[in-house]
Amino acid sequence: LTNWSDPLAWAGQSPYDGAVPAAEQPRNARRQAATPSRVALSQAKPDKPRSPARHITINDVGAAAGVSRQTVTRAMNAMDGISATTRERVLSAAQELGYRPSRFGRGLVKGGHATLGLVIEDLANPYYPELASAVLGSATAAGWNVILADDRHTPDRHQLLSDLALQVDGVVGYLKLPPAKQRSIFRGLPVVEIDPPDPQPPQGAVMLDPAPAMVDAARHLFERGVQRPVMIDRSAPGRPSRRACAFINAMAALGLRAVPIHVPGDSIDDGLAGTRHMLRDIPDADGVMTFNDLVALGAIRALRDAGRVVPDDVRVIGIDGLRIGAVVTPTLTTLALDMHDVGRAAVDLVVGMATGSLPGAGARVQYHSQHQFLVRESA
Amino acid sequence: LTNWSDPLAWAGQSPYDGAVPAAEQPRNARRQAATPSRVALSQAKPDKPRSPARHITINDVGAAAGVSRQTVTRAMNAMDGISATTRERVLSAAQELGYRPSRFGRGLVKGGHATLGLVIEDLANPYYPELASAVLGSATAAGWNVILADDRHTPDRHQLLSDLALQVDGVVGYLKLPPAKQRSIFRGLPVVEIDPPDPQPPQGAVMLDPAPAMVDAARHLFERGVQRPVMIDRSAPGRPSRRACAFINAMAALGLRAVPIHVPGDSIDDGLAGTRHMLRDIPDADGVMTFNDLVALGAIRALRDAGRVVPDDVRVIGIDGLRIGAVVTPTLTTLALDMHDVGRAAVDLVVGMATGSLPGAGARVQYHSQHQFLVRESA
DNA sequence: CTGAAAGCGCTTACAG
DNA sequence: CTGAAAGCGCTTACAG
Repeated sequence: LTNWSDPLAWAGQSPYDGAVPAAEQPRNARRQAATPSRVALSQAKPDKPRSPARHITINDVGAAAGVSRQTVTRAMNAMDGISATTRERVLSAAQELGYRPSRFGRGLVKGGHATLGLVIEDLANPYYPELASAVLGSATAAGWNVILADDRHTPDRHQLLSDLALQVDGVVGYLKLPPAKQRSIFRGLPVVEIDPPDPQPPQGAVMLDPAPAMVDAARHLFERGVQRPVMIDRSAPGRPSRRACAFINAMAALGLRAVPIHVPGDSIDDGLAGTRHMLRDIPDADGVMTFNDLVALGAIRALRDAGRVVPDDVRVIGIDGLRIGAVVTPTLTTLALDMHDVGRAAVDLVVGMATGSLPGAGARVQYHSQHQFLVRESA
Repeated sequence: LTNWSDPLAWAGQSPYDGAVPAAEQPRNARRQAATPSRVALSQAKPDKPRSPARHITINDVGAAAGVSRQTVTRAMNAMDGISATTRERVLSAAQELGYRPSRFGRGLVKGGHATLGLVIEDLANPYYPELASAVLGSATAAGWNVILADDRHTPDRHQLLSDLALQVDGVVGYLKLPPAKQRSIFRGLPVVEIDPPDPQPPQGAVMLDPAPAMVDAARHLFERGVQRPVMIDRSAPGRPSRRACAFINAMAALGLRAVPIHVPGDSIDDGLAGTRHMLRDIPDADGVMTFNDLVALGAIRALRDAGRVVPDDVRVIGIDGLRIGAVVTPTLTTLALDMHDVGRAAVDLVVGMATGSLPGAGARVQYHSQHQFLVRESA
């Protein structure tokens, strides 16, 4: 924290102390006919309190400008029925005092934008920005704001979600909560899970089903002569993921036994590590299905490091259809999700639940989105 | 919009009609002592109005449960001083009616989380998720929510930003507004621009300066024998970008003349197109600086398509330090931004302006962040 | 053109 | 354990 170019820049640490900086003075500053001298100095600030510590209200501005608060409203919102002179006077008083209307006061009477909470795991995983982009597009079109909650940045997931529940009119995303807990945290809120772990999600859900595309992928590998298929799977050792099951089943239908290799995560590094295992344990593997595109990227790199040529020696297939797959070398064959379909469905569902055109908070409405097998260079 | 698995699923189009679905009934439903039969049927909904069209308030719940609204508050917020029986009764009445507390009413008295508006260009461009991730991390740590505004999804940027201004306590990001317009839209709000086009931004700013790292990059190219350096620059033909100027100057200091090639955008495709131009016009080019990492990725592909080997025949350098650069082949040499530094600085600045520990909305506080030259395989 | 009144939905003291 | 009163900051009619 060096190089601030403004001589007035603060000295030392960050200006907040971890406490929530109240958007507005919480209370106990009961209306007191504009005596702006009562300033909370909890933050010991010696010189020039240019920005007010006490929250400035419409009444303060009115008092300073010598008008009623109704007139302040007129000036601030560029309504008519106010003389140009008065407007000027009010506006400059507002500027002077650093007045900013409370979104709560305003929202209470005007009814603000509906707001969607989007819960994701980690914006640094390219899957989530693509999803977020799609959700954002649909939400914006519907006139909803989106608050993003990235749970990688919180020590306390439960707290994050409880807080979020208070700020929004609906929730979408990767919740990963036991059904009972989900209900209690989001009591009454419309909730739509995306790709829920539970086949019977407690509320709304967008279900992702790779099985049909998996059949196409299996046939593709089979027709190109793959004999030793492997699945690099993010899962617990004894419990293959749904994706792995779909692959194993699809290969079995063609008379081939696919071997699962378990990795703990779904990053490039997991793909790297899992593939190294594979090269050691199943050196003649010639077709690799992976848990997702990132794992596939790691697999491709590990194979190259080992001197194997993709796809000639080993064919590699990812899942998700991330854009990055079209950029790498070789380009990635994948089971592609239609992110826009997913995002639109999720938003349609919450909006429907919130507006009452769909069953509502308690119901189990679902949308099913399927992957599409997309052949590129890696397989 | 097919495959909804719930038999109750709505028929036909999306449930909203483009109008803003009011988070709460706007008004004119003046308190009327709980006559819940008055339902707005604007959305012709024949059966089972499970979700209410009229907004249910704390008074409705109180009336239904036969208690005062204070008691409803106690039950909903798990406060004590209420008998278990009453709590149960209230909770189930709330459930029955589909009651959800108004965040405006609550916020007005409790003072909700401060909220940051983050304005970016396009979440589908990997630069922005990385930035957003950093901003989100710092904002979350400071107890601020983040509303994401992706201006790619709006027909009307001006409208988007005006709306945003009403919802948040501070704004950060890529505004790209003339100073006067910026001031008028965000009247009084703390604003921090990131990498502002104007060297004299009207309010707070995080300035990004590639020049020092550019000197390192230039020397690197020079020492490896580059004779014909080229800059693929996103800019208007006559007006090279700041980045291009920095590169051209740095090469000039070493006695070499770098030739700029202008492309209209900063995507992979722009890199592709610009590099094809280069191969035609300057076939002996042997060092390419690009406007950003995406352009560099396009350049590498175009060079490979033309049979040139990177870095042996042509060295390629990007700007930004995106994660994707570590994944592609060859890995990308780049001028890397410290995204966390940028995100933290931006958040510190707005938070400081909002809490008064920094000068405030009108001031021109700035933080300077520098790129770091990062050598990988492509150069 | 301007202001007094009423109300948005909620919570916080304060009485009982 | 429960309720009547007051207030959060704003806007919308309604008078003048």
